[in-house]
Amino acid sequence: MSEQRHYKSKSYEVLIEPSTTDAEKVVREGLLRKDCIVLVGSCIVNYFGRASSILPRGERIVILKPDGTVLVHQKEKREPVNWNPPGCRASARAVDGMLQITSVRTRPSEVLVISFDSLKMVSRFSLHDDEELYLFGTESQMVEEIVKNPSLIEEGFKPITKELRTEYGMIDLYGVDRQGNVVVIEFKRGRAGLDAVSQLKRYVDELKKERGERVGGVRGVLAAPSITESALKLLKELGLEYVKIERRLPKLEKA
Amino acid sequence: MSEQRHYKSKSYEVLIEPSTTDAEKVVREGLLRKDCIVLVGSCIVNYFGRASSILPRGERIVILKPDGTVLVHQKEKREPVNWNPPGCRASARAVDGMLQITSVRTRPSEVLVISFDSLKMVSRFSLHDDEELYLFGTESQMVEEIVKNPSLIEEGFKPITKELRTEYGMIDLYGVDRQGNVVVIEFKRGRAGLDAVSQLKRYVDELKKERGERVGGVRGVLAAPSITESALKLLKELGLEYVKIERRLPKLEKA
DNA sequence: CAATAGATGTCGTTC
DNA sequence: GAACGACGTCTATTG
Repeated sequence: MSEQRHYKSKSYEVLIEPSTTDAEKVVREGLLRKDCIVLVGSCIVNYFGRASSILPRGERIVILKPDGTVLVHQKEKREPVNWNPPGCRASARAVDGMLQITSVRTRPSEVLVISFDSLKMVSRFSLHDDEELYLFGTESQMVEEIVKNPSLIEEGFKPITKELRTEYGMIDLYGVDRQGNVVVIEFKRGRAGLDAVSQLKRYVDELKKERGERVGGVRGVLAAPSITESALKLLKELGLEYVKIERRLPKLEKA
Repeated sequence: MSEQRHYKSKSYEVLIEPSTTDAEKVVREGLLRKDCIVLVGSCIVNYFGRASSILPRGERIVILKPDGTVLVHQKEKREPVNWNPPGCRASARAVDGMLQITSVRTRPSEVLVISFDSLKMVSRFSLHDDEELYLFGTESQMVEEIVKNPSLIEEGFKPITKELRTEYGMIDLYGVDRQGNVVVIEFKRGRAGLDAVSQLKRYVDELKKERGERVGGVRGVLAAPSITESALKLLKELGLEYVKIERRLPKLEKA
């Protein structure tokens, strides 16, 4: 239990229940230094841009990142209630006893204004972090697996092109079957739904149109670990096929 | 500049550069009290579930929310590099001089482990916030506008059903035109792309199939503020129509 | 609980 | 910068 409400070191600064003007100083310092800034307090939030919103007064956590990102988090949900993405410009000013943080985006034009009437904490941190996430189990890795082991689709399938661009979209994997038919494969890393079927249909139709009446047909294959009932029904009505592909994850290495 | 590194009040607690065991205490206290917990420090993060990932050592901001949400934020990007959604169960333990936070999800089974080797700050806050976001400019509001003012689609259009469920998906707005044709409208709040066209095509095909060879045809209309070139081309090839609908936002009230 | 589709989606990639 | 599609998407809604 302490009266001390100000902690400062070379790489960070923390203020407990700061005055508006002290808070303004720390936020501005953090913006200048390209720190990550964390605020906790009572605020209202207004947004105007692609849509518009009003968030009445309540206590939230606000994060400002050096890349221009702004996040306003309520006490629930994974998603920020309001935000601005990387590339925005933030500024802070003390006005009418409030700390007002404004973030501006250009193209599309958007403005986010956070007005704090009271703050429990204001802090800034110089974070160093050169590491990136290593992620396993993505769709593109599924495609790789099939290219290495095409018989998982069917005996005799020969992959030709990954990420084939057509006029109406990108085909995940394009190849031929034993009979010389063209095979279009759409992958889904999770359960495939109606949208996946529509997507596949679009590619198959496009390829049929492009190829015209050549020797051999065009088959459409949806490759996924599972598929919804109605998606499977639609798929069959459209003359398309489903191939069950189990997703395999590598063991997590001890780090 | 102070030696004191601990601040505690009724509704929150902040520790600066705490020991692992002190940090553990505060995090556990915060979990018990259903506080929002904010940690800043050096950590590695492992995730295993629908996919898996490894994030090597670096300094990040971690938030634990009382609904079970966990967020790990790097110094860039709007998205957390790792996370767990609401409904998960978190725990903390000091082990080998590290503070390890584990978050577990059931269905789908997922585990997130954050291992801090050093902490700049650990804090917990009891946030009260009963307010919800008021959002304007959503797709469903676009539909409302058209229901009130159907001539924005075309003279004589009569809306019948919003959110009509068919076997193969939900139609945004279903109605009839002056000639008695069925009209299926798909709305997009932003620029419409190929996916929107495929979606509309699916609904139109379904309705045609359901209706069989009745009097009057089925028209498909894509209503959006803009449309990509290839989407428009595909739309026309499929015999569908585009109607430009300007999105209108209410003026932001001063709050 | 599963399924469906929207989102101020965000993000990466390619043209 | 536009377009296209994935995402550990998340989230709301409805059967």
